[in-house]
Amino acid sequence: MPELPEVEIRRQYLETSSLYQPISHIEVEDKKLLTTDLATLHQALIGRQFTGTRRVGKNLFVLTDAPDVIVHMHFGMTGDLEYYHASLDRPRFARIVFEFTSGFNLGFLCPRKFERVGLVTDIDAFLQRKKIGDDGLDISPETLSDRVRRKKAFIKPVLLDQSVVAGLGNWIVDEVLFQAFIHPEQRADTLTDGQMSTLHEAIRLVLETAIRYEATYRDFPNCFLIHVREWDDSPYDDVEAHKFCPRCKTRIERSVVGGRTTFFCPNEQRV
DNA sequence: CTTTTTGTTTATAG
DNA sequence: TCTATAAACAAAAA
Repeated sequence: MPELPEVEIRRQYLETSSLYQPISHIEVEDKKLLTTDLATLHQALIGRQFTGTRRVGKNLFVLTDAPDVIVHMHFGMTGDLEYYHASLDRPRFARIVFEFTSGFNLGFLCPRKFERVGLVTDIDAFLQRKKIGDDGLDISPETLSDRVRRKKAFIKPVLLDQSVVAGLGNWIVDEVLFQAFIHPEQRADTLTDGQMSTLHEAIRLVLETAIRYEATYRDFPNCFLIHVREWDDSPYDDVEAHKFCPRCKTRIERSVVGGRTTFFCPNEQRV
């Protein structure tokens, strides 16, 4: 799940639950999840407190009371956070646990082990090294246009490229292109000025809507394409009704673009 | 049992 | 250097 809005929700969650409590221990079930070796992690963090957070795209940085000790978290496809008290309440898949002297714990849930946690000393240097571009909520229309138009590939894989704009994942790109009436296989360098400006607005619309509804898909407005994905498996839901374009009622097409499952309206999104 | 998956990185070929 | 594609990573759910 974790694309930009989900990571933003997790950032807010960590910020309201886990700041200003000294860390007494860190439990690590699988060292593959760490990008920093365990001994270094312990040495840097035991006795420290989390003091703040920063998010760029899908990356969450947790600041501590030492300026050059910053925890980087990436949630992969299914990562999550859960703050809990008794160790009996330890959630399933909490493979990394930050234990606080208060007796509370912050669990980093990794059902699929695609998630990563490690130390960073300088956020900007890290972003530069990993080629993370401007955050989807911060990018200017000019920067977006420059970066997109330099590519000849299909617009969908270009928007998934974190160096072009950071934070968009598979479903958000589909939603953005649907809201902007752009076909996922239109070449990035052929977008008109009008399309670029619509695209920029659509990115803001989708990200802000997702954050407002705390990334709970079934609560999104009916005019969103997301509902065709049927992640909401409520028995009361008429699944068939979600397979049509919410605007023109054409049957939504499912294909593969850039190796990823893609949904779009063949009537309103044309190459 | 098979298929699918919201992400990223790497290899490979053109 | 750029683009396109596939594979690998690992596990759970349907």
